[in-house]
This record gives sequence, C-alpha cells and structure tokens, in this order.
Amino acid sequence: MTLNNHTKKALESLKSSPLKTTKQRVDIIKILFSDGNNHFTAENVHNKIENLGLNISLATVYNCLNQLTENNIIKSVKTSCNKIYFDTNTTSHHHFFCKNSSTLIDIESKNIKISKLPKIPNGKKLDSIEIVVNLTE
Amino acid sequence: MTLNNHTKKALESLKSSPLKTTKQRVDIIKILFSDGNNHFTAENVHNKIENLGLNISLATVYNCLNQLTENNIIKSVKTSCNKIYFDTNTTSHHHFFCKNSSTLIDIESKNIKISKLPKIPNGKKLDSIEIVVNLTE
DNA sequence: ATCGTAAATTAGAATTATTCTAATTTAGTA
DNA sequence: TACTAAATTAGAATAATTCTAATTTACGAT
Ligand SMILES: [Mn+2]
Ligand SMILES: [Mn+2]
Ligand SMILES: [Zn+2]
Ligand SMILES: [Zn+2]
Repeated sequence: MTLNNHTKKALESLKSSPLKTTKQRVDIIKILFSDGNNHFTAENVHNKIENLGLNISLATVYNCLNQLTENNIIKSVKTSCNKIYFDTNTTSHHHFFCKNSSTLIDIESKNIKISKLPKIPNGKKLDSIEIVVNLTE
Repeated sequence: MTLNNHTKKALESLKSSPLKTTKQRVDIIKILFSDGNNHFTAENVHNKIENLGLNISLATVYNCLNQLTENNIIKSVKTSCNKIYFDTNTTSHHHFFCKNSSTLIDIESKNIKISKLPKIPNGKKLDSIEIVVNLTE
C-alpha cells in the first residue's frame, strides 16, 4: 500500500490544483499511476474500480478523467479505434498503436524526428504534431 | 455534366471491382470526386445528396463509403474529432487538421520527412505511420 | 427478353462511447 | 458546526455508426 513516486506527484498536483481532493479522485489517481506510465480508457479505469470492490460511478470516472486532463495531471489521446485513451505521461510525446491489441506505447520525443515539414497554410498557425506509428502483430 | 478525370477513374475502379454498379454508388462517386481530391464525412455526403434532390438513405451512404474504402477507391481517415472522414486521395499521405474548422488538408508524402524512428517493439511489425499536423486559426 | 439469385438498398432499431441533467452528497472554509 | 460551491450519481440524452430484416435491383444464365 506504499505509493510510488508517480502517484505521489499526481496526488500533489491534485492538491495544488483548483480541484477538491475527493475519495473518488484519489482512488482514480492511485489506479492510473500505480504501474508507471500507462494508457487507459474510461472503461478500463471503471473495470479496475469494480475489481477492487470500490464503487465509483462511470459518470464520475469520466468527470474525473476529464478534469484531471484539464488540469494537466494526465492527458488524453484520441486513437483510430474511436475511444479516448487517458495517458499518465503528460510530456509531449508520440505513440505506437497496435491495431490488433488496441494498445498504445509511448515514443519519447527524442526518439522520433521530423526533418521536413510543409509550410503552414496561410492564416493558420501550428498547434501540435501527432505521430502515430501503427503496428500489427 | 461532363465528368472530370478523377471521377472517370473512380467509376472505372468501381466497374473493375467486385461491387455492382448501382445508381447510388455512381451518384456518390460523382459527388466525392467532383471537386478534385477532398475529404468528406458520411453526413457531408448525405447533405450533398439531399441538396441535389437525390434520395439515398444514410445507411446506404455508410455502406457505400465503407465498401469503396474496402475496395481502395477511397480511403478513410480517423480524426481527433471522432468522426470518420472519407478521402478521395488514396495515395499514402499525411494531413493538416484545423481544429477550429474540423477540416483536413493533404500533406503529400514528399513534403514531410521523418528522419528518426524508434525501433519497432519485439514481435510487432510496422503497418503505417500517420502524421497529423494540428492547426489553429 | 425473362428468370433466378446474390448483392444492394432501405427504414428504423440497436450499439457504443461519451456527455448531460438534476437531485443528492461532500469538501473545505468560516 | 454550518454554509456553500463543487462533486457525485443514476439514469436519460446524444452522436456517430452499425445492424436487422424486409424489399428491391443488377446482372449472368437461360
Ligand atoms: Mn472506454
Ligand atoms: Mn458524419
Ligand atoms: Zn503516451
Ligand atoms: Zn487526405
């Protein structure tokens, strides 16, 4: 029951955010960060909650994940399988996506490099670049 | 009413595919390819159909777009706005995505370059790389 | 041309992921 | 301890897409 560093840091971020420290938010953070950096759907988290015998409604899971995202404690990743994944890695990074298992694996920014980029269309500005390297088994 | 080359080629691909040449498929292809390469949601296509006074059910629009995709006459692009876009550009290419207007703009493969890629995780193989350059206005 | 049949079309129901609503409970502060 | 804004919740709503099952159509064979 001793907390790892990821979890401790996330709980501190929660405390210093404008969000209230509720039992549900603490439980969800513990689940998210228990195993190093990881990617979860809301349903994944809800299943873990049920397996632990906890009772948190699915609406709360979604509310919580969205608010943790808004407060930069986690981030969200849209995948080609039309589900939102929540990502404990808040650094700017990219992903492998395995189509067979619908799993995301981090690619650190320093391990991928774009050396040529077309010019940004007039009137728009660059927001971010997302690279997904799709894998099969 | 004279057809452009994109449309002619797509109609030929339809003819040489295992799909039957139905009025609905021909009309949808004409809509898709009428204006050079373009990106459409199923709803976009259905709206155009209605504006033209044609009558094709939404189910048929989806069926048709999915089968054209399976037969490589168009391709589909998943975006971060959780809608599937259908793309008349079947070459391997990447996209600008404007978050404000939810529009896709092609980036030709030759105009973008990845110079460093991490090694593929054991037991998996590379399927494809998707780069989305997100823009704001 | 007509027939037979597999494929296509259709309206509407179902599904899935997610968000919304509105009533109840709770955290944190005074 | 009381107050109040924020959080939680069950369940309804939404939105995109797919499914179902009945009807129609394309097209190869007669
Ligand atoms: Mn989910
Ligand atoms: Mn659509
Ligand atoms: Zn990640
Ligand atoms: Zn495209």
